[in-house]
Amino acid sequence: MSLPHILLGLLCDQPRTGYDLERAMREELDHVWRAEFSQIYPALARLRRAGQVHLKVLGPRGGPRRNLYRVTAAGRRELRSWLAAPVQPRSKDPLLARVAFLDILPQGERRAALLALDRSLGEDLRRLRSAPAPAGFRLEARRRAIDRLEAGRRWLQALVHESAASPTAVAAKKK
Amino acid sequence: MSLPHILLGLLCDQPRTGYDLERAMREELDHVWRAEFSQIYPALARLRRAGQVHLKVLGPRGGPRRNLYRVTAAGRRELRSWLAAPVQPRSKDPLLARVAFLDILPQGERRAALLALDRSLGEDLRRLRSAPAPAGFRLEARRRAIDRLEAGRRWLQALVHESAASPTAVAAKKK
DNA sequence: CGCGGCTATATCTATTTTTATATAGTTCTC
DNA sequence: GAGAACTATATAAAAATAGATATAGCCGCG
Repeated sequence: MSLPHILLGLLCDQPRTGYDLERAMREELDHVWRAEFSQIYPALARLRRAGQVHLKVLGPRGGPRRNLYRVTAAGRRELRSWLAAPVQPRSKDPLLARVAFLDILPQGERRAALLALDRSLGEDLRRLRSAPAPAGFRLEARRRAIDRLEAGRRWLQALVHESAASPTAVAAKKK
Repeated sequence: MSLPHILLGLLCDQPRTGYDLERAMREELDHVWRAEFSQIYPALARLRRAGQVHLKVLGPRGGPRRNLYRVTAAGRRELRSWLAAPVQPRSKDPLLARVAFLDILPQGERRAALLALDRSLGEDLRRLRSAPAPAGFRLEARRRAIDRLEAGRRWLQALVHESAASPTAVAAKKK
């Protein structure tokens, strides 16, 4: 329910094409919001019908024709009201989901599973860190995404140590 | 793509009905994975067709008839292979998305927006903390969800202080 | 005795998201 | 000059998710 607002937000920077928007999301908003072209183009068409963006068709310059979108005043209003709206807690987390069911593995396999999860977080972190840094609050959001991944790794590593210390430690401790 | 695995995981504890599964998710897996009945019942039917759960229809006892599901050996195998599979990084975060576009608000309104976000995280946290504590790795997952929310609040509060200290501090600092 | 709340299953619709595919010109590289 | 990569838009099909509604018996409360 947020993609249109993300697009409006990016268009507040400057007018862009659908293609530009995809790249901006990928480069500046990794871990904040990502979408495929197949979602972006229809979303832009809907925003246009809602009068929140304005379309200008540019003649083909270096390739096919381009559709350039810019935010309208109505679009800015919509974006502001979204910023003030409450966030619904996100209720799905693939990492926590994996860990939550590790009890069903025999103790010997848990360590390997935790390490595999840690590795994939590590790769993710490397990708995020190597991306070009945006500015303003977008930079703050990226920092927070990185911090969260690092905290996730620390957590996984603590679980590895606990399950190594005593096979049933995790199940036993009730702290 | 994980709901069937969550259901298999819960059914490894004990056989349950669709209704029980919804409650178990709500009570034990809040912030890990949640789903509506409209998703759970069809998912159970698919798992059954795939031979990963076995259905036993119980006669009506205290209400309508109940469909009790139990995991099969094939279901356990499927769950184990899912536990070993890599997690794809989640690319959508409503909180980070809100914050990422705070730049478009005038400085005077940013503080209020940040505080509103903080409040909704606070409510969320209270709900999570008051829930009954599960055991084993499920407890670890719940702890991590709580830690993450607390870290989110600390982050928001830091942003509040920064933007109070100097209106353009956030945009200016390049640390 | 009626009312609300709980247990329980199920469907319908709509929206969101993902994955795959098609087209086509341009620019860069070997 | 061939092929790869980039710019650019778009649709089809499938899957996942959300939200609402329907049914119906049971239980406890006042």
